[in-house]
Amino acid sequence: MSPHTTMTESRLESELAQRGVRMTRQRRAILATIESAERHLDAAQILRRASRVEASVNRVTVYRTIGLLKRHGLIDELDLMHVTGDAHFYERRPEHDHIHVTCLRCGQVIEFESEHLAQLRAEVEQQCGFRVDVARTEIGGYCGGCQAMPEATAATRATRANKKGAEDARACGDAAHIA
Amino acid sequence: MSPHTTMTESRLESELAQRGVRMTRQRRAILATIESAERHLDAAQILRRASRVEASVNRVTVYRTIGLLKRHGLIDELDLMHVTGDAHFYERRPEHDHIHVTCLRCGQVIEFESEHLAQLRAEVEQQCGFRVDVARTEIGGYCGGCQAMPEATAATRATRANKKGAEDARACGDAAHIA
DNA sequence: CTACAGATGCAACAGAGTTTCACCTTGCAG
DNA sequence: CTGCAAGGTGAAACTCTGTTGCATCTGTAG
Repeated sequence: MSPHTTMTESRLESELAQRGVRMTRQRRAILATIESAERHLDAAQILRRASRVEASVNRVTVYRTIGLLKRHGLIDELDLMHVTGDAHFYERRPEHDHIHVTCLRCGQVIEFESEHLAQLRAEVEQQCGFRVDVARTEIGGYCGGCQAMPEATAATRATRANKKGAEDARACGDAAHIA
Repeated sequence: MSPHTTMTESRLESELAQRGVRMTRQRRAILATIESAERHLDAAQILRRASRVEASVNRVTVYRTIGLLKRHGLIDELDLMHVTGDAHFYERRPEHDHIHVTCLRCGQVIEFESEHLAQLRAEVEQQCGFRVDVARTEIGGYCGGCQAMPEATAATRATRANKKGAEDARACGDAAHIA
């Protein structure tokens, strides 16, 4: 660990070091941001947070570092049903596959684990002859709180509403994570 | 059916009529294009093909019609792992859920059905308290043909190569569809 | 046939992500 | 410890996908 930073060496950082990838102040800030996030961040949010630690971080470097981590299979890319726009969200690749269930009205995201995921992946490898690299299941629907609202119907839902909303998601009364 | 067109009324068209949605020449051309496609098309490809039938179709109308169909749950949106760029692809919503398995090297797409999909959906509805509207599983990996090539490894794969390639995908020796 | 709600085309816009290139830094060799 | 080359960075310009505002046109109910 460098003497001029107070950041602990993150797991992503040591994974990259193992692979002989050069480490920089900017990358360290970006990796730490992704790892310490309490929810899924998009590139702009990663930039904003990483800048607070290391002011010199640039938009372009965030994209390049995300690309690096994706190529090494260390993070996964999510759409979260594009409820809040066209950006992609990122998370450290977890030990066990899980899916993301997003409320199309309030934007709440739930992570959910199931045995069916591993079974599905195995089926694909066997029956399609593919070597599976990345598997992503996303579900869009309406959470308990939003089902109660009359306007939460398929033909009238407000996809892409709240596009410019605050960084923090609106809660719906439920806990944000299951499993 | 209008007397001045040789197009048969498509299923999407009658679905929209049932819902009281106004039908136009442009929409008819777009619907027919989506329904007759032998593979998944993105907005630009839909525009190109629809223009051959109805020259007045505009980019914006394609996007608006896609939005209309999505809101009514008549088509599904796919990323196909963004192998060829950032565009989205569309397909008529099928009777049975299926997943899309995309080769990260050659771009081949296989559709695959599995019982695990319905089971997963049921689990989510029960355990998350969500009303599920749309479920999407996408898998990226390497097909049989591309696994044989030495450069098809995770850290060196050419994601986004062939971005400006011809409209028709490169085959890999395998059939394009299973299930 | 008429009126009008709603659809269209065009142009301008917006957001996400990429590329180019001159400059800077890391990590290794000596 | 120092020099140096490979590789990373920032800034600006760019590409691509998709959206919006507005004037005009058209499908459909009456």
